[in-house]
Amino acid sequence: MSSRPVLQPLERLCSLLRADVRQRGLAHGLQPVQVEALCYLASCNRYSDTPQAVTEYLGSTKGTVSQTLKVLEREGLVLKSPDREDRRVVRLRLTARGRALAGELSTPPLFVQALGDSQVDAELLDGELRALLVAAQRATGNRSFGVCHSCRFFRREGKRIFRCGLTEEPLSVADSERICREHDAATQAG
Amino acid sequence: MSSRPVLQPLERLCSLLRADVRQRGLAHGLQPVQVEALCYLASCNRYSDTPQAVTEYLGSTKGTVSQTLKVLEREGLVLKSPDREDRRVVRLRLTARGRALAGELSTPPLFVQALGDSQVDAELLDGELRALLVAAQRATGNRSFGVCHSCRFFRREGKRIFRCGLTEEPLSVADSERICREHDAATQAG
DNA sequence: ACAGATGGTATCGAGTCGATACAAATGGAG
DNA sequence: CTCCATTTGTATCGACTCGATACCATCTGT
Repeated sequence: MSSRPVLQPLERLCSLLRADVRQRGLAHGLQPVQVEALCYLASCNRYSDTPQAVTEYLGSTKGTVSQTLKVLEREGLVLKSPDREDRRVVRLRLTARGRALAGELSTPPLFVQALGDSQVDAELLDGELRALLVAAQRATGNRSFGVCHSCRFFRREGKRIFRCGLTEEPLSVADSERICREHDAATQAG
Repeated sequence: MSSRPVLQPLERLCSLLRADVRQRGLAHGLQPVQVEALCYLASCNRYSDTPQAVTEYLGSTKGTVSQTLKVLEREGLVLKSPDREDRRVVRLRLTARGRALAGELSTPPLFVQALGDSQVDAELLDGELRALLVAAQRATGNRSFGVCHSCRFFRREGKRIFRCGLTEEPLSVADSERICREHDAATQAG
């Protein structure tokens, strides 16, 4: 039996992924954290586009994230606008350039290729990793930041008509495919 | 189909792992990079205990790594000694404290628990991740840093007698279970 | 109306990291 | 043997991250 099963290859993959993101982000003058924040903003839903949500997602502090976002704003990648209902809150959205860059940076070409080259079943591996992720998030007490339609608050009211059971607001199909900070995995057996 | 299969959960697990290592390392006054270097040195073989090897392992630069190692030395966790054959080379080895700390930090308790809680088959997942890792290393042109006995240079000469086909030196059983910078995965079908 | 909680920003100091320059040792080519 | 390119490691600098602290504005509950 190899030492530290799962953990060791996971950490090595982490290192490689980070090195790759670092390199590709640097080509656009972005630090790794900034890339992560940008990619998050490109895939989060309307409940999750605030500095506070980014802070929880990155597992960082609000002060640090504030600086990160300031850079992204200065670079013309994100726009800040005050929330209408709560004027303490800032809403973040990507500019056209920001969206384009996020799309480019969110899929590391070399890893996509590696995934194809290796003989592993991507769908199977994806499922296992997500199961492990849910367990890890539960163990560490972190929010899950899952996709809306996999949340226990998600309600199906019609063929293409959904609703969030937490905010009671209607959701479009597009909404349901995005990351939500309020996401809570369905109660699982075990 | 969820967006970015495999990659998305992998990145989330990365973030959580890093946040966890950060927190536990900080309790001992160590930065994440320092923890990674320490854990590497705790599990590498005698061909791989130099600053250069650490540099390649971390995917960093020798200047940066030199600083990292200086800190670890100052903290009394690693010892430096000149190589006898090549006096440019520095050999790194852990002190008793360093070894103890590496052991403590290399197994994140919360993730081990999460791995148990989740219903995934650890051995199966481990195999898939290692396959993906090999493919990723090949794609990015990085060294594999695999365990000695899985290397194509590894030769079995007796029941418990091994030899490295690259250096032609004999290897103990303990040697064969450690990480080697010269590691090269066996030629694989496909 | 007021107190506490919440969301965000500003600033500071310790530390990372890439780049550059540099020193020491090795290994060939002549 | 001498010269020179290469390799290994260190020192230093500037841009940047990150945690901590302090601070302000706004919301919420009593």
